[in-house]
Amino acid sequence: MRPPDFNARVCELVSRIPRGKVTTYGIIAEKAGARSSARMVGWILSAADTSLVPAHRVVNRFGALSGKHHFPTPESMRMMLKTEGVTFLEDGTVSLERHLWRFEEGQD
DNA sequence: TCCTTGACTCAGT
DNA sequence: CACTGAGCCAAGG
Repeated sequence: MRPPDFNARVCELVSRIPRGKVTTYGIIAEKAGARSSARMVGWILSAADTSLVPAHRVVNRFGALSGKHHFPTPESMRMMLKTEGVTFLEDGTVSLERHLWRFEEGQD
């Protein structure tokens, strides 16, 4: 099921991710009301204005920066995250244990 | 108009 | 543990 305002909900949820945190496509899809539409989240973000939506805070379920190629340079996504205080593992993925935002309360 | 291609993920084999 | 199929559905060739 995908509510008609799925697109808007996705943008709002992404905008709600605090600095230094990241979340996954699946979590956003679920919170936006469409558990199995994770791919749509990526499509929406690719069409969204990255200057208005912090799309760099969205990674895949492994913490890999699967969307880096949609930024000015492949390195800019990682650079922006690093600037916000996000730490990376040796394999170049985000440490989800430390930075995953689940849209729950009391995480700050 | 049909076919392919994705910023994905999970269940089944 | 690796691989596959399916669900999801917008865009572009």
